[in-house]
Amino acid sequence: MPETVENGLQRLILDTARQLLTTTGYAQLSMRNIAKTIGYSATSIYLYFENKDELVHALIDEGVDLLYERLVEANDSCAVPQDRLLAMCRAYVSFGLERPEYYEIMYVLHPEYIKRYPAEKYRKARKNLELIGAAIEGGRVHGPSADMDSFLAANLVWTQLHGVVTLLSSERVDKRIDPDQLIEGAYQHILRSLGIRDLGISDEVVEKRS
Amino acid sequence: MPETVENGLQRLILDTARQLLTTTGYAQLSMRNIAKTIGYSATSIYLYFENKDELVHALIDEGVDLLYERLVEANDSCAVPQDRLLAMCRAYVSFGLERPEYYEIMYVLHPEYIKRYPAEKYRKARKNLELIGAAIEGGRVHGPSADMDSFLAANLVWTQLHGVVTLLSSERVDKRIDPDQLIEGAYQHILRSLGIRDLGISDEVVEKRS
DNA sequence: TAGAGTAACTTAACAGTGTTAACCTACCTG
DNA sequence: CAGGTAGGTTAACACTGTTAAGTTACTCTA
Repeated sequence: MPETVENGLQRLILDTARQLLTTTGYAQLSMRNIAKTIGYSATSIYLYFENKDELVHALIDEGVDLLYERLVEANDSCAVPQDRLLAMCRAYVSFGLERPEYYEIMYVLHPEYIKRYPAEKYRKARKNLELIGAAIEGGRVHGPSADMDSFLAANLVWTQLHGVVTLLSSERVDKRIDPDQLIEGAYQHILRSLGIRDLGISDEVVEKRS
Repeated sequence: MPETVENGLQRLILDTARQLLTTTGYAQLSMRNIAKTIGYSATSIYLYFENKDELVHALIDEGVDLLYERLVEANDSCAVPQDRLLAMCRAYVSFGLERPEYYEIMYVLHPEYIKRYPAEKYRKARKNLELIGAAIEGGRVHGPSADMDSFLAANLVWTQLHGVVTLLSSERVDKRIDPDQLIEGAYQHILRSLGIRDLGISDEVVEKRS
């Protein structure tokens, strides 16, 4: 039984896994399901991936790249440095809500269910945060957190966005709350706290009073 | 086979489930494990709980109550209204990090793995957010978001805290980031954005510039 | 050309999961 | 004493990830 493309059952497995993940979700992503859809036995997957974790890690890798692309695109679409952070926040939330299956395996799945993402791959994931950190650094004008190091600030932004994405896509947010309002509120929250100029609304100045 | 306490294998099951959850985590919380530790057959659990989801919902209920207690305690421990929000934020994060198993079943578990928390029980969970909303309402002094309705603001605070808790306890935050710094940063983030006076640090005034 | 080796894949099986159907047994009641 | 029922049980189904062993079929070598 040859494969669809030149030399690559591994590729076929990964493609099928991705397709299964994005269409039916992680809960339905089983070794036997993958095998069934490509007409192989479940154990044949183990010839190309050590275990399910490694297979999922490959998908996480893809997700990290996908997110990275979106963040770079958002970054490049802004001429003014001050707009970059907001654009990247939008890109992050869009990714999280539009690709919930990717987001789940990347940032939601409990370490008990899936082994830690390997350290060397972890670096690439960190690049995403550093991109945000750079946008903060570049857009910083004034504000009370001007002294805070930008990597910490990036993580702070990340936690806020992550909270919005996860609570919204798990449908835990009250139905009376308008998702868009919550999302936009989070952006304002972030920009204001970091002392980056607000959009549309008039600029604000934060002064210290003895 | 009588039970340990008056009339209540149901109680015994729930007690065992809680003990198993808090000691070994949700991943090890199986019907057969529960049954084994109390010396009953796994199917006997179904005489008292319709399915595993219902059993877990009962545990979620407990978790919601536990969190509520902590929030009320935090609220009551503050004489000054302006301190309440911070105290409640601390209480929320403490709960999330100290009782990760409870937090997981309450706010992390994907809806695909566990059926939606029933609507009537959901109300109690909302009380927790309303408590935060009240603290915002009460502590509000000035600030750009003074017009924002407090329930939305509470949800915004929630997303921030939730992000901090989940990313920290899933160990996804870079090791170079000090957890306490991240947490405290989130608090400042929140207070500043809501225009509630900052702790320790001198008060801030937000003015509009034409 | 025969034989050995190996690459690629399969079947069978293990230990675990939630859940259902059928059964069994002891007690209480008419 | 007969019957119903409360409170359990065992067996089984359809899954899960994973391992060990077996089966091809092709290739390389003596």
